[in-house]
Amino acid sequence: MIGMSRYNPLAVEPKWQQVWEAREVFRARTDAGRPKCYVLEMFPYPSGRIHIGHVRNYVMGDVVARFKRAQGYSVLHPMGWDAFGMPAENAAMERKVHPAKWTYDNIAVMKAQLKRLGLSIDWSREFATCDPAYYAQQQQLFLDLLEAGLAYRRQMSVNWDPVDHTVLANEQVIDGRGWRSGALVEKRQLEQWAFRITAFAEELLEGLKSLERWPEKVRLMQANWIGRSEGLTFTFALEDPAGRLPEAERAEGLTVYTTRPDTLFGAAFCAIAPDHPLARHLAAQVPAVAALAERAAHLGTSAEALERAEKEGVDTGLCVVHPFDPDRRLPVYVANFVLMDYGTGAIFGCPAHDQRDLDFARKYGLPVRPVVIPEGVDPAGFVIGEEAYTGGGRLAHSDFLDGLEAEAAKAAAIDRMEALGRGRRTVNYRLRDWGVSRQRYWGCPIPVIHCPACGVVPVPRADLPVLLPEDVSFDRPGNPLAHHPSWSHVACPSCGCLARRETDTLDTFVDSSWYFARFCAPHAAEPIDRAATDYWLPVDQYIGGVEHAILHLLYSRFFVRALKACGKIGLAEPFAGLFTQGMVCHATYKDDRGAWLFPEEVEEDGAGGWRVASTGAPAIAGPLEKMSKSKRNVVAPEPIIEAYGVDSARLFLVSDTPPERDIEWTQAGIEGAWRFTHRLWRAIGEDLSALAPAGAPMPAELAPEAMALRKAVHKAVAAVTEDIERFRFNRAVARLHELTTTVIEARGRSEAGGMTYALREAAEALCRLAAPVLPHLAEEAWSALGHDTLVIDSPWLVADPALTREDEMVIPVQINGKRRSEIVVPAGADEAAVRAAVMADEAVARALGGGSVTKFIYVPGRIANLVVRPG
RNA sequence: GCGGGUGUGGCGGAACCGGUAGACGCGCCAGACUCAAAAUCUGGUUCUGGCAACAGAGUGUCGGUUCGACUCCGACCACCCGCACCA
Repeated sequence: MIGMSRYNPLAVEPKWQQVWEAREVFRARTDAGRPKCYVLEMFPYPSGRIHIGHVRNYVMGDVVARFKRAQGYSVLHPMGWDAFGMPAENAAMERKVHPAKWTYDNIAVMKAQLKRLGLSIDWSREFATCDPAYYAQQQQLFLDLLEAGLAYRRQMSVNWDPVDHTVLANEQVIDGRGWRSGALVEKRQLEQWAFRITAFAEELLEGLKSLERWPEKVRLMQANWIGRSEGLTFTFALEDPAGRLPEAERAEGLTVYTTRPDTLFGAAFCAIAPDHPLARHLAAQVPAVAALAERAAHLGTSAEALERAEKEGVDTGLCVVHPFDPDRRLPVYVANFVLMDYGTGAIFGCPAHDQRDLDFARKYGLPVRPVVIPEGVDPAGFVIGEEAYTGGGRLAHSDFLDGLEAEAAKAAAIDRMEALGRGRRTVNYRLRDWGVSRQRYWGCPIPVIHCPACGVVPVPRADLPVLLPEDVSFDRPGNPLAHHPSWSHVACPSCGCLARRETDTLDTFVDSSWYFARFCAPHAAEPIDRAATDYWLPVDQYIGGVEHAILHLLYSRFFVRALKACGKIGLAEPFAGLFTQGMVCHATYKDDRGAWLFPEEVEEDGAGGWRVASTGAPAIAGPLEKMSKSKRNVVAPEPIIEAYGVDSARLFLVSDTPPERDIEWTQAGIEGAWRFTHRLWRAIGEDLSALAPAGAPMPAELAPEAMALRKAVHKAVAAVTEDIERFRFNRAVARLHELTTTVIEARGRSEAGGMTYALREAAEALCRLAAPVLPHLAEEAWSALGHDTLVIDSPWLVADPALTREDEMVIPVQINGKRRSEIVVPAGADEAAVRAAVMADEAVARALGGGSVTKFIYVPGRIANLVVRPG
């Protein structure tokens, strides 16, 4: 028997990787003659090493990229590094390594790891966002945004760490304290750079509708985040009996925003934010207001902190006049739950129809007047207890709104307010402008100069890039750029006098908001090469974790719109298709003192429990968790690859579990994948003498066994194609399993007429269908089958419809909805023929048991059902 | 609190549009090969009863629509995710 020798992935895989590289098969080329396909996985942060979770992400992208390539697409599949950010500075502080060295060392390690995965990546396009060549271009884009008014400076409320002298992100504030310093975090108003994302709020919301190939879940999350609401903005006349306000302030009145103008006649009070301008005026005179503002500034920003915080208010002594009833006065409170940066920072409270207002009213003894009455309830008898009524109904106790349905009342109230010239219909968004200033070293410098005479002056484009200084120290808290002895001292480009460079750097989300465009022409002199982006964009298939469902994806969508407004790009949406893959989880273990253990430190104790392998001490198996260093349940790719090869690891990661779900990494699973890898190898090439020579013509006569094999092959081709297209890799793998088994069985009947031809066809089909997932094995097998071409260069198979059609069909027969038998009829059989076959069936006759058939239902090609009345 | 999702054998999961529930894999059981083991191969494997043919039950729970429901409708339970003082 002339067979291929036992499959040895460790020898085979590097060989083909070298061939691919030498022939530059993954080099992306613009080709007007072919449809293009841009496949992109979210690029990694160079944290040190890749783990299996990354691998799953890239393998999914690689399966798609290889599949599309085989289908004749011109494929762009690049890779780069999201390389700016805090961890590099932390490493600098802890280990005295320069952030650049730390970052580029990590990139070198991770790139080597990725290369071993055999991904079909065009490495000639690689870049890191910390490369001066990249951030220099980003500075150009910043200036474009600045010129377009989309980048601006404003006072923003930030989390300020008074020890580290730095701004913290919300997730860096733990229990109200800085995660690194442990100092109590303050809310501070700082002059910050921001991008005007709110200018596109409506477009970003509208655009979601066009993203048909995005998960519904992500679109919903973005819509909620944008948080569009419709309502009324209007101004109360303000009275100040104690004379605490300057007359101009008082005369301006109090402007509020509400989505429930229908409940205006139920209003019991107004409340303003602690940092509302009126509150600031009052703080100087009313100590209780100052105290409340002080407490609010120190309140943590985390959800739990807000939940725990008592809702409290201070009566300001001011009051407002009810806009529709000049005789009514409402007290004005400063309340810690009113947010300055939503709406107008001031509200009116209607306790009967809002739970929070009700709680507040009960606490401060304010009246509760229901004005929206549920349908069918007597207004006189409708009393609010401990729960506010937030449903619909008809208006009562509401003057000109009485009797209207709630929605109509909203419109009527708004119309009246507009007629009075006191207010207007308003659309409001929860979305806020994107603060991009970071007081950090390891980020893209913001290319502006602050001049005492000229103000904010952009760095002239000819002077770009503004490079990060290399000689920085991290031994002081705060921003190393601000501490640098000379870097920030420059002459003003406009007047020449001594000025100061901006020392804030850009949020790293800016770096990742346009990298996909840079990949189209990574070496172009301009940030964005129009010809290249016009050809490649949008990204056809973007793949990454759901954790980026909101920020990264929303920022990128904004950036594309901003760049389009600047005339830099001609594109509506950056990512036409999005797939969010699940995480890789792994069992966790702890010792009896609760310390996490590495999986390889524990073994089964033989009694259903676990113990520490080295000491025999008891261990506890914890829950399945997302892999993380702190829980010690990470799996590194190298040992897996050394033991089983890359292809088996790739196979495991796309088998069994649907790609969007979390997958559990198990030893048994990778062993199963390894077994199948070898089984597939044997199915293709165990006995090459049983196969017709490559390119041999199809014999005129095929025995039934050979026909059956050909049909199985073509059905598998059709099924695998559809499964990969629909991201159902687990099903595609199942089809491969089936075909493999079928081929192995068919080998036992190789003497049947035409079987050598059918077996050759089947072996080649296995190679090609397996190639996206097991590319190295596929190349090796393809070559062993006598080809001097590459399987990656051979086109995807198309199933012959004549062979995917059945010529017989199996029709299950139900009696009263229970399956009792099945019949076999020719493919085209009509209802009468099916009915005759059903009635002739022995099992049916037995099951009928003398009952009479009252109805015969036949769903063509599917099922027959007899409705029977017992005899 | 608001919004969304998920729930199917011992396990991961399949089942297109309302039409044979459990494809495929893991695990387990039995057998073949072997001095033996590993590897490999073959068969079995939802549960209950039965030697079997077969019968009954069965897709989180309860109810409904239908000739027929994992699939549709109503109520509920459990778990997961996102947002959360948004006026």
